[in-house]
Amino acid sequence: MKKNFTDDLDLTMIADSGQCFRWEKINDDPVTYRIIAGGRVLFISMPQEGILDLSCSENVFRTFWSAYLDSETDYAGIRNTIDPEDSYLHQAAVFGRGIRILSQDPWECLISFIISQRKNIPAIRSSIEKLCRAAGKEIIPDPSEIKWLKDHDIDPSFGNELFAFPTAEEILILDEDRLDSCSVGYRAPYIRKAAEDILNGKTDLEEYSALSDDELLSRLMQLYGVGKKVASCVSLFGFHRLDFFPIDVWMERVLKEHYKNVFPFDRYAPYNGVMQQYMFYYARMGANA
DNA sequence: AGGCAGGTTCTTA
DNA sequence: TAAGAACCTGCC
Repeated sequence: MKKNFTDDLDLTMIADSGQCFRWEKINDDPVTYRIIAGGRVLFISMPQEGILDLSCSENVFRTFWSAYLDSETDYAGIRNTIDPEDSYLHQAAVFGRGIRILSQDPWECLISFIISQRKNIPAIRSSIEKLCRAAGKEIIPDPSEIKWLKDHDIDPSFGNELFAFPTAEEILILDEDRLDSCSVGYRAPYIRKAAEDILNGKTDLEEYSALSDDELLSRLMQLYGVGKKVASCVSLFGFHRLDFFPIDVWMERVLKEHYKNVFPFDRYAPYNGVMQQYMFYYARMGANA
């Protein structure tokens, strides 16, 4: 199906923004991605400005992908609140126009960002992919999705061997060496413990949706192997709390060099997380990186 | 070839 | 409460 989409949305920027690890570029012109999320696959491109071309039906878009892509949030409106005197943020937002904050699954985010610690992006992606192959259920695309690939002159084998992100139970039944073979290293006990907590009911992520931002952060930080940075990422990307502002080494440098370590959080509430994404992307991908 | 990567825990004062 | 070491592994 095709869909008008006139608010900010740049697939490449989102894929490179570091919030998601299972977007795979499968074509260059037009840029096309394969997204695996929520036990489903989606093929998506933007053949011209303002038009999305999606492999799913209208109904599936409405019931799942629309929320995943955060379709209802007005990013242009959020950008317009940026202080024009703040030249760094202003430039970052001009550069990063097109970024949206996906609404991802909390459990997948939790494990993904636990894995992310002290890893670079390619290593994170590879590790998550191995985990999905080892423990996740296979996803069989609908024939209409394979047809979409063929109609777009894309190799239909991009629809083969797709695996959903594993559930807590699926991770827990893995042998120890099977989990080790996913290159998770010293994080294996963190992952296993998180899965145990979910399974025995000690942690109920669905329940966390009802918590305030502060309470959510502190509950997530109680998990073994989850510190403030990972908990902030899970809150922002997995619980779609757009005010969270994860601070990693990149953001630490940005804050120090451009804000004397004082960012106007009050001004940008409740969208500090969106500002963080612009600055993070600009710091990493922009000219002055 | 070997340092380093989107951190967190553990140990030590 | 704070600073420093240790931690798996693969990428550049």
